[in-house]
Amino acid sequence: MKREEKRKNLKDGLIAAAYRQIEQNGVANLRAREITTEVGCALGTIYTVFSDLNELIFHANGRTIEVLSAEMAVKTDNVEGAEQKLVALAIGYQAFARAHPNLWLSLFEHGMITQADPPQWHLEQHVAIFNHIADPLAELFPSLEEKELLLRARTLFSAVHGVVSMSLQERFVAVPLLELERQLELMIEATLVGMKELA
Amino acid sequence: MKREEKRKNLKDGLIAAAYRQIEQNGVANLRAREITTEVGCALGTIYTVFSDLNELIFHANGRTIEVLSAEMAVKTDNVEGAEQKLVALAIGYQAFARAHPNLWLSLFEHGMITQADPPQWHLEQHVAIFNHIADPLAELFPSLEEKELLLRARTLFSAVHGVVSMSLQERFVAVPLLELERQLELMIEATLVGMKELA
DNA sequence: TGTACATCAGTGAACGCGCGTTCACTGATGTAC
DNA sequence: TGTACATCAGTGAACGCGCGTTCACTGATGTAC
Repeated sequence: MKREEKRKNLKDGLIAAAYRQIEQNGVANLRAREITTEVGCALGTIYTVFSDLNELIFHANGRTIEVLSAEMAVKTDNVEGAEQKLVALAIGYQAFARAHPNLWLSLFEHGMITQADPPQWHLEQHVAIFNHIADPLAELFPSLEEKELLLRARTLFSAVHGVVSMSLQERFVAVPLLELERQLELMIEATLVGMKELA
Repeated sequence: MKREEKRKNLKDGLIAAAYRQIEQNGVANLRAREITTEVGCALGTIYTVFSDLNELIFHANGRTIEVLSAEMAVKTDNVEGAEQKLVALAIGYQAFARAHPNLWLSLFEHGMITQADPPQWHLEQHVAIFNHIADPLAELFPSLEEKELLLRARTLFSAVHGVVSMSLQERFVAVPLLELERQLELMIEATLVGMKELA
C-alpha cells in the first residue's frame, strides 16, 4: 500500500468516524479524542490530516450533503409532474431531517454558531441542493429568467427548511408527521397556484 | 428601599446586562463574569438570583420576545387589509432579525444547541407570536376551524422564518434587502391566493 | 540485493486556558425586647 | 429610641474539568549508491 493511498484511507476513516459520531451525539458533543479512539490512531493524527477540528467537521458535513443530495435525487425519479416533484422533494427533505436530525442540524448549526466560515467547496455543495428545486420549478414557469428562477428556488427551499426546522425543534407544540406533511404539501401547492395566478 | 425591591432591581439589572451583551456579542460569547462586571456585583450573585446561567439567558430571550412582539403589533396597526397585514408582519419580522441578529439568533440557538429545555413561561411567549399571524389569517379564511387556523399560522410563520433565517446566514449568496422583501411578499401573496384557490 | 541515511507520518503526554459553579465568609438588614 | 441577636443577601477566591492543540520524539517508508 502506497503512502498516498494510506493517507487517503486515514482521512476517509477520520471523516467517517466524525460523521458517525455527529449522527449519534450531535456536533456539539463531538470530541477529538473520541474520533481518534474510534479510528484507532493517536490524538495528534487529526492535525496531520486537517488543520483543525473545524475542517474535519466541514468534511463530515460535506458527506451529509452528498447523502441528502442523493436521496433528494431518488425521490424525484419516480414522480411524474413538476408540481408533484416539488412536493416529493419537500417531504423527502423532511424525512431526511427526521431520520438524521443531528446530521441535518450540524449542517446549519456549525458555522452559524462558531463563526468559522465554511470553505468554498462546501458552499458549492449547499448551492447544489437548490438545483434539485430549480429544475421542476423551471418546468412550471418556463418564462421566468434564470436569475428569478434561482431566487424563487431558494425562497421555496428556505420556506420548506423553516417549516421542517421549526417542527424538529418541537419547541412549540409537537406536530404529528402526517399533519406536517399535509402542511408542507398545502404550502407548496398554494404557493405554486398563487404564483401562476399572480403571473 | 425594601429588600424585595432591591432584589427585583438586581434581577432586572442582570437580565438587562445579559440582553445587552447577547445583542452585542451573541449568546455563544456571553460570559458570567462580563455580566456581573457590567452590573457591578460579585460573580456569585448570579447564583443567588438564578439557578443557572441558562435561566438568566432564558429571561434575556424573554425580553427579546417582548420587544419583537411589540414591534410586530405596531407594524400591523397602520396597515389596512388582512393580506397586507401578513406581508407587513413578515417584513417586520425580517427587519427585527436584521436589526438585532444576535438577539434573534439567541432565540433559536439556545436550547437547540444546549439541550436545556425552556421553562413553560418561555414557551408560551413563543406561541404568542403565532397569534399575531392567526388574527389576520382568520379574517381571510373565516370558515377555517380554530385548529387548522393555528396550524396554518404556524406553517406560515415557519416559512417566513426559514426565508429570513437562510438570508441572514448569508451562507449562500447574499441577497439584497429589496430582493428579499420582494420574495417574502411574493411567497405570502402566492400562498394566500393559492389557499383561496384550493379551498 | 543489501546497507546507510534521510524523510516524514504518526505518537501521546503535557500544556494551557477558559469558564461555570461553589462555598466559607462578612457585613448589611430586619426583628425582638 | 437603643441594644443584642439572627438572618440572609452578596462576596470573590478557589475549584474542577473538559478539551483543542502542540511538540519533541520514534519507528516506518522511501531513496541513493
